[in-house]
Amino acid sequence: MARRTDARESLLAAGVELFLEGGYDFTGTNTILERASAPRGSFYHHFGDKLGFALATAEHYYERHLPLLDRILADEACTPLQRLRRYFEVMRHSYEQEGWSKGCLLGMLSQELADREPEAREALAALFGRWRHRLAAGLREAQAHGELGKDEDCDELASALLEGWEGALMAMKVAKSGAPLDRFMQVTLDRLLTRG
Amino acid sequence: MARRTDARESLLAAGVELFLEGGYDFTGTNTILERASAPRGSFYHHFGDKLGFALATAEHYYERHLPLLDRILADEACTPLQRLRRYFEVMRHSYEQEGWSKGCLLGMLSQELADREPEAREALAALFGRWRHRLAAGLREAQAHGELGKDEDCDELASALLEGWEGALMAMKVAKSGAPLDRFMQVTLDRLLTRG
DNA sequence: GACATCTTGGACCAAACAGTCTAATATCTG
DNA sequence: CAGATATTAGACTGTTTGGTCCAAGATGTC
Repeated sequence: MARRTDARESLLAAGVELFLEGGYDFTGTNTILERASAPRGSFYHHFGDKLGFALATAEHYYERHLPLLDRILADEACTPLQRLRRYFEVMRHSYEQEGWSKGCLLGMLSQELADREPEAREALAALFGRWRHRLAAGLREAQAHGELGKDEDCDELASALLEGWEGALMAMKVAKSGAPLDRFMQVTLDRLLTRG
Repeated sequence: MARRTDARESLLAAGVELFLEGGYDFTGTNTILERASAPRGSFYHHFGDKLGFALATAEHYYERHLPLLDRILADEACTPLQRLRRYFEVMRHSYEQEGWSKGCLLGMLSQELADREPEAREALAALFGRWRHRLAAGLREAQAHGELGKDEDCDELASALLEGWEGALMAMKVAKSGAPLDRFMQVTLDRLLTRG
């Protein structure tokens, strides 16, 4: 038999949802199979094992997020710095719709797997690297636009923003409130982006 | 039979270690029992179930950390702001000794449990609240000492610091490097604590 | 239409899981 | 020292786990 619809895609979609809701270890392969209406064979054929599958979902998750990120950071209607702020605002809005639950899949998998699965650590580091790279590019545009000091280290700033954002997302889940995200934007983002 | 040494304490110690290494779901009760050299009966007698045990380890972890926090924040040899910086430096040092692995137990449990276990969410929120409260008190001392603007909202600042720190810890595990912690101190901490 | 390759279906497995139960034994309290 | 209570010991259970296996079926290629 083969390709009923596309088992690979529906498995990935189910994986993103389930890992986001419950985490890696909590989510059993049976549950993933059920949610995706896919047979066991497909799972192991396409992904090898559960860890390989999880890394594929992380990739999938990031790739699916990219268009949004790029669209906002390329929006010529705003200044570079306004685009960056807008990016986090848009994200905030999507988390609000989830009732301040389900943070970032990369954060979830990092917390669970980084220490015990070297392969996962590297894959996640690479994804964070790509994300950081985009933000850093946005910051450099802000520099060119005179919105940010020429002497700022954009890579360091981008990393600090990303790390602050991930921390805020974790706090959001715990507080079940948008306050940490608001605070990230009004306190952290603001002070990191306005020339000291 | 009873209290051979103190099973409760050694279970908690084992739990902190193991949850920190592998996370909540990954760590089986058998492993905990083995590491603590305690029998099954003790575990369920003292903690009821695995979740109750995990929340007890979180509490234990925080309580064990408190003396360090209080000692540094009360050190009259430094100014209030210097004490805060020193606190994070000392923490950085202890993470370095672990090879930049094993982040914060509260962060780990939050990421895994906050969304699916309301009881855990509340318990973790309370622990973070106590931690934040200490930092905010330190910031208020800095205000009184003239090191921090009178118009700063110390509770907001303390929350932002904590969230930034947690994000940096996660990034540390993924990068297996101290860079995120250094960056937290040189970029985030610095800009949040120097009057804009 | 035939051959090779990719994909599926799902039965099956040993190991591990969280949790229960009860008898035995310490320790505390009078 | 007697009786109540707290704690331990560990065998046991039903369920679920990640993973294997292979025959059957679909698709692409000549």
